[in-house]
Amino acid sequence: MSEHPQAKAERRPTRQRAALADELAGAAEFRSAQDIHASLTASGARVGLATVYRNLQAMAGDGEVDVIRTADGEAIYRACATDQHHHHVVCRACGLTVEVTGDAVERWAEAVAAQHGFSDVRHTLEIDGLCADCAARR
Amino acid sequence: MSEHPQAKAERRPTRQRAALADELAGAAEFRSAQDIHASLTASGARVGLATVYRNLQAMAGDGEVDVIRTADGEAIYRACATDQHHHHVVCRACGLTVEVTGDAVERWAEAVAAQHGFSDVRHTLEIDGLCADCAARR
DNA sequence: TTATGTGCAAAGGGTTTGCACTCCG
DNA sequence: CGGAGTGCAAACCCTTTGCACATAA
Repeated sequence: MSEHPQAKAERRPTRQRAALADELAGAAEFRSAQDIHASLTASGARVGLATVYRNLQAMAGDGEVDVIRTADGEAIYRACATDQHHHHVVCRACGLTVEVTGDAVERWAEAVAAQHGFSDVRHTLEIDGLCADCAARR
Repeated sequence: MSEHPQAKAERRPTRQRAALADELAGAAEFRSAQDIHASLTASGARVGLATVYRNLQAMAGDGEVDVIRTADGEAIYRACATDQHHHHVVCRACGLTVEVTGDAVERWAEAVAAQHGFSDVRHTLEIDGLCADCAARR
């Protein structure tokens, strides 16, 4: 094993990293690296796209941000509200995101996998729908 | 609504489509479009990569094949064993895939989403681990 | 000073598309 | 014949990398 799930890496604090952290802290939805970079640039923060990618990647590795993939393969990031394992319910229309935990599901996944002889089980689960607001304005 | 989940599209039967269907039928694991194309080529079937992509996409749209994304954003496909909603348990080492259904999870997802005001709920769930064989040969 | 972090721009890699050609119906 | 289906290669797009420069410790 060479992976450290919640390993706290000691990265050197820099202006661009702070700006990125800020940007993430201010957003409630998942956003693409490009989107974040654009926002940063618009705000006057001079940060390179590569830097955004590199930091996002590092933070994801340390579990500081969640990463999920859109249907078309684009990675979107979001600051974790909690540091424990959780899943998301995302609004397809506006991107509103709610984090949820589900012990029942975790156990189910584990059990089902074990039932088929699998070990060292992990899983990905994303739920999407229409949030109350978006559903109402239809 | 413009999506037809299991809509049966009437595509014109062609040599390449047949080859692709064959290739998919013979595989038990998820494979990338490129991989499938290589296999097809190796078998002597002259099929263009673009055609593989186009058909795979069409079939996925009609629910004839399952599509999931690898962690690095690559799409991998597999012929569905069943036409009803299901999930997968995939071996990280060899790709062995088992399809499973889980009413409990379906209901849980629906309930959790509803609890937060979401409607028209959908979800994605993939489970991965090490199959018995691969775990043994470590 | 020295290793780490950053910017820029070029390179990568998977997927999509334009266009002319082929083949089913 | 007419249009769906194909092949090829160029175009796309997100992401990664190489390398020289800036900066935290």
